Amino acid sequence: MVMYLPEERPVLDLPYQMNYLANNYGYYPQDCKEPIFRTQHGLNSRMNSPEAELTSLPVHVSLQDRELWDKFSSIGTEMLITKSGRRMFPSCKVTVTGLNPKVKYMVIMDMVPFDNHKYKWNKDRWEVNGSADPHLPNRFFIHPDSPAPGEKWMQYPISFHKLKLTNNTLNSNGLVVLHSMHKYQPRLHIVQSPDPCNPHNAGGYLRFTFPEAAFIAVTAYQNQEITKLKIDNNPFAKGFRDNGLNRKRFREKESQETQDSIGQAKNEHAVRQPQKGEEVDVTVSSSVDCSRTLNSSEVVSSVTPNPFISAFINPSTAGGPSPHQTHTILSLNNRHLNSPRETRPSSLHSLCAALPVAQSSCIQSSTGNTNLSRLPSQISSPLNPQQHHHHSSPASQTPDRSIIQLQPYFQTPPHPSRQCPEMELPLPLPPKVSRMQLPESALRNLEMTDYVNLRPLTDILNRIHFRALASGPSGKVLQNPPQPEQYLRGSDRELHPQIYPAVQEYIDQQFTLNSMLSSQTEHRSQMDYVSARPLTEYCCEQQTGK
DNA sequence: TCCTCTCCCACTTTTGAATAGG
DNA sequence: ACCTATTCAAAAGTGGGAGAGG
Repeated sequence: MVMYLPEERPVLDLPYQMNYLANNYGYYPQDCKEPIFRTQHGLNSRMNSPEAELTSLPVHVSLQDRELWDKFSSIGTEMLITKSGRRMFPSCKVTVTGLNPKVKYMVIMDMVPFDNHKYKWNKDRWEVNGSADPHLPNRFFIHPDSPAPGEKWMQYPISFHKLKLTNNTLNSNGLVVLHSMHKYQPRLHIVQSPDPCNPHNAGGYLRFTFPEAAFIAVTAYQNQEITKLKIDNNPFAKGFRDNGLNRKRFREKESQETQDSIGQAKNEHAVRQPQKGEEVDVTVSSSVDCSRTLNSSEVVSSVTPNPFISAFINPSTAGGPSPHQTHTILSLNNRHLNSPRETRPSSLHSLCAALPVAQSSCIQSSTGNTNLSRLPSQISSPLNPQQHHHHSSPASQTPDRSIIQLQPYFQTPPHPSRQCPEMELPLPLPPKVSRMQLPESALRNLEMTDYVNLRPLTDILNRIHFRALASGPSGKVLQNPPQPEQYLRGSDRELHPQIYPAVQEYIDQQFTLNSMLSSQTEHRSQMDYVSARPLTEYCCEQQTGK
């Protein structure tokens, strides 16, 4: 289990966590956590600001299934990408602690380049094969339960098993687009809603990279050991176990080869002795050579400021060394690698200011009131990820969107080992997210970030709402739910003015929410939401004085 | 020729509708 | 009429392999 701590946190402040981790296979790549703060002026500052509640919390993130990840990473993790999208295996599953139980957060994941190289598989290992292709604009996978109170995120491990990877840049189905033969690492974003009752508390957001979950995107598996590991651990691939002996095609082929070999043996009048390598191929175990697994002492820690964070905070300095440059823990082959090409500030910076305001209480809670008591019970990490209960449905207990701001605390239910949320709770009905709460500068940044294959932010926001609509009021999937692309496609909106029912419906439901915002923000957001104009257009009008 | 990618196949798991029984 | 358990078919997810294309 790996836990990530804020890099600002002095080491002396860690005894509790260190004691906890001492028994739990942890280390502290402290610079993996990158707190981002917002100020009232929309600028970012990276300091221990009292306004930044999220970043002042002792937020810990732990990657689950660490043993499995270690097995894969020791060989060189590969993730299949297909045109229609392929799930990750192992999937990213994290436990989060230290959030404010009352405050709503969004949890988002994306993939960032691990380095600026392209790779090729040469016989039995990966080799650098030139420079990487230009990084595709980030596609964020917003966890379906977003936004949800902190206590819900902390209640169960947060699973991103539904995240799909693709190499199809034209897809608009919420897939994460990657380049084949490029190396990526998952990055988690925890975005806090601003507090409507305390305009000085602009919230903030944290992001965590998982270098031990780095992988090379491939369209076909290159390393047979990876294939073997996947087959042995992924239930969906059970049909390929026992060397695929139970597969029809294999049986046919095996039968043919057997006959051929019999004939050949008869011809040669000799029995061929199996060679070393061939024997391994037949009897290869799922266990891997863990001697290459790096231990905590190999985690490179640097005291130099992370330029990437600075670039994030100050877009003008975008570009520069990679965030993981200071905490590279992957194979030695990668040690020399550097600098993912992230030439633009992450649009999550924008999104952090874009959250719907959905605090459960206007009373500022104590940041020390974090739910850490559950930690020991979540330490175990079964090898088979399918045995995990996926984090699900925290928002399902949210009584009603329209009273999100008023919902009280509720008690933490029994531990997931005794209660499977996915089986016992209905699917969540995430509150709809509108662009109305978003500062236009943030939105502009976010939309501009997707400069290659522009995907308006409204697509993302309405996708969340679409999920709710598709689920129907009772959580059941509707027969012909509207496609998310139907909403708020800026260029299509005049051609299809009828495609905004979700938006229109949401206006009324969000009235209470909006009333809690400043009048200026309220006016702008409702105007923008009603007209469903691309924010860039709106901003242009603002600048021209319309 | 080699490398990468796409498509289809057979297989397993998951999901949800239909049905039966209390 | 309602609830629960069971059954079953469809959908989704998996790697392998053949073949296309650069």
